[in-house]
Amino acid sequence: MEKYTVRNKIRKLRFQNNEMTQEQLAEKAGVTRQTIIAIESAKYSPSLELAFRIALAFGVPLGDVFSYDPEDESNQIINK
Amino acid sequence: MEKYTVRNKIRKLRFQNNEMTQEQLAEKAGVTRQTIIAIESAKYSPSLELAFRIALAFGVPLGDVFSYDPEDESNQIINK
DNA sequence: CTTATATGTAATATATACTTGACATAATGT
DNA sequence: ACATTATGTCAAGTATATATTACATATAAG
Repeated sequence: MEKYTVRNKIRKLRFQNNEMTQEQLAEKAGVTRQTIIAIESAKYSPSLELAFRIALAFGVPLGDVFSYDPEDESNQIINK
Repeated sequence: MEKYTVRNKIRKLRFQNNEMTQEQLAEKAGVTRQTIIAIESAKYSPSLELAFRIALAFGVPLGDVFSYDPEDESNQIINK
């Protein structure tokens, strides 16, 4: 029954790679800056195609940008 | 200027893995059979989230199911 | 010949991704 | 004080993914 969520490292990658700006990434990925903002802040998750293009823009495989993880991150220590 | 396209190996994987039927895969991925048909026959490419769930259903990483390739496959031998 | 199962197609409807445009703010530089 | 650059937000519209329903076909089994 586990619930999963899509996570991304766009922000990290933007700063590692040439201090890439949102607008530059948007242009490289062929998409609007609004779209980058929305994805970066996880307002929604991109289409598979766009996910591939973003990974391409950074020159890394898709798995280095996006992951599909269980929605935990809270209850590790708290369990009694 | 290269044009890319999303390709998938769903059909192959369905037959390798337990002769999985479209409906079974749909159920595992939490989606309609129609959606599986459309993606399998590349009528459209899935959302990133669904792509992850399909890969999970097969127990393989996303890259084993979907790829982002140049739209060639035609002009290799024909170039004079 | 019928029944069941797997696959395909098509129409309409809903949800979500993506665009466009406008405006706000903080930081930096002149 | 003004201009520029990067980031963020909000609203309305367009495009595409996904759901729903219904029907068609092929195959294998009885």
